[in-house]
Amino acid sequence: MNYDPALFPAFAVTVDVVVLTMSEGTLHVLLVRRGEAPFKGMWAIPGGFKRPTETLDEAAKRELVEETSVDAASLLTQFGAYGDPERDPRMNVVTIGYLAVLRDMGAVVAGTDAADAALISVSDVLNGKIDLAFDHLRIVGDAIERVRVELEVSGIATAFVGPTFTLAELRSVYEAVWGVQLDGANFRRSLFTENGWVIPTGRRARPGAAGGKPAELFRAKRAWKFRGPIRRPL
Amino acid sequence: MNYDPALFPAFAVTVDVVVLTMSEGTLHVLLVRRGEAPFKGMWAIPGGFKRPTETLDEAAKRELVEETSVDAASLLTQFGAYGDPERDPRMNVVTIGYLAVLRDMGAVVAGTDAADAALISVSDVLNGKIDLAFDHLRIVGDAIERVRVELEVSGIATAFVGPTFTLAELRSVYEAVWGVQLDGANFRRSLFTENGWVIPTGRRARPGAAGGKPAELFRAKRAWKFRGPIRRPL
DNA sequence: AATGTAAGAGTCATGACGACCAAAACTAGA
DNA sequence: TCTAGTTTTGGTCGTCATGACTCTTACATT
Repeated sequence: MNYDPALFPAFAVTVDVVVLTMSEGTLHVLLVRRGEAPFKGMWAIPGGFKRPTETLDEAAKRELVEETSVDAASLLTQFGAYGDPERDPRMNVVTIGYLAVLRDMGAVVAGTDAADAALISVSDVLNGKIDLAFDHLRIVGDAIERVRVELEVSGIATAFVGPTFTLAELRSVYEAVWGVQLDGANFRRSLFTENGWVIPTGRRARPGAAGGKPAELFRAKRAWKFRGPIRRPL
Repeated sequence: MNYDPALFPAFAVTVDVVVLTMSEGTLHVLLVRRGEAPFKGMWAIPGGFKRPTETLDEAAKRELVEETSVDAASLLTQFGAYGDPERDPRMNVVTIGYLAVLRDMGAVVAGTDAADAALISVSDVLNGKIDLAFDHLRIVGDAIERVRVELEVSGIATAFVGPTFTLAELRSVYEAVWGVQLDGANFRRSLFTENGWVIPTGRRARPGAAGGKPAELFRAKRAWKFRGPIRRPL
C-alpha cells in the first residue's frame, strides 16, 4: 500500500447473481441469454457493473431487479470473487458472486436489461448440457456448494419455500440440494424435538394429485438464524 | 452486460490478507504499520494491488510474501469482497479478503514492502484497543467468523499447528478460536473413535514447565478435508 | 366400498456426547 | 528421596440425537 493508487491498472468491477429456486422438485438456476458479443446467444447468470456510488450489496440488488424484476433484498449473500486475467476477453474484469435464494416463482419475467430469462435445471448446467458464458459455470458451481453448507449451518432452507409451507415441501429442499433421500418421519421429529423451528398454522394444504393425507401448514420460527435443524448425511 | 465495459468507471482492485496464528495460547493476527497517508502510522492488514496478469489467488500469495516473507500458498482462502464507496478516501477501491492460517512462527519478519510487522492479539483488535486503517476491522472480524465455521466444517485446525503435534496443542486451537473450554478426554475420544483424524508417531513431546505426563505426538490424516472432527458447542 | 398414497405418531437400537473419575508419568520443591 | 502438583490418557455412566422401522390416519381415485 505504499504506492499511489492512481498509477495502478484499472479494472472493471461487476456483480453476478446466482438465483436459485425450487421448481418441479429440483433445483433450478435463473439464467439470461446474452444479446451481444462476446458469448452472444449463450446463457449467463444475470449481473452488471458496479457503480462508484453504491456498495457491492446494493449493486447486486439493483442488477437483480433490473434483469429479472425480482426483489430479493433480504437473501442476497456474497460467496466469492473472480478475477482470472482472461475471464473476460475484452478487458480486466473482476466480478463478485452473489447468491440469491427464492421461493418458487412459476413464470420468470425478463427484466428491462435482459433479452430472455429462464429457469434452467441445475443438473443440466453442472453436467455440461447447457453451456454458460465466461467462467459462469465455475461461479454457479461455487454457489451450489455454498448453498449445501449454508443449508446445514444456517437456516437458508426456508427461503426456498413460501411464508407458509408443509414439512414435505421443506424436506424436498434438503433432498434436492443435498441430493439425498430423507425419511419424512425423522425429518419431522428433527424439527419438533428441538422446538424453535416451525409453528403450526392450523390450516392444511390440499393433497397432491396422488392423494394422501393433507399436510399441515407451518410458518418459520426465528431459530433458523443460528443453525440448521438437521445435519447433512454422510 | 449489454454495454461496452470501457465506458464504465474504473476501480482499483486490491487483495488484503488476514494472517491468523496461535501465539501464547491465544489467537493473533499479523498486522503491518502504514508508512504513508492515509491512515499513516496506523495498523493495517497486509495487502496490495492486483496485477492484470495474475489471478486473485496469485496476487494474495505474492502480497503475503512481499510484506511478511511468509509463504502460505496452500492455505490461502478467499472469504469476502469489500467495495463500499468511501472505504478508501483516495479513489474507488474494491478489495478481496483472503484468510491465511499459519502455525506459530515465533518472531515476525517484516517483508520488503512493510515498515513494521507484528502479531497482535485478536481480542485486542476486536474490542477496539488497536485501531485499524480503512475498514480493516470489519475485514478481520469477517475473517475470524469464517475461521470459526471452517473449524467445524473443514479441518483447518491442523494448519495452526506444526506437522507433528500433541492433542492438547490441537485442542487449544479450538478453544482459542471458539472461545470455549473443551474436556481433554472427550476431545481425545472424538479424534479416535471415528478414525481417520490422527496417526500416532510413537514419539513424545517434552512436558511443559508445569510438569505432567509427556504427551504423544501425532500427525494429521487426510480426513480433515471433508468435515471437522468435533462440533462447535452451543 | 376398495385401493393407493402420503402425513403423522410411535418404537427400538445404536452411537455420539457431556460430565465425570482415576491411573500414569512427568516436574519442582522440600 | 519423598511429596505435592500438573497433565496426559483411559475408562464409566447417563442422556439425547439419529437412522431404520412400523402402524395409524386422512385424503384421492376408481
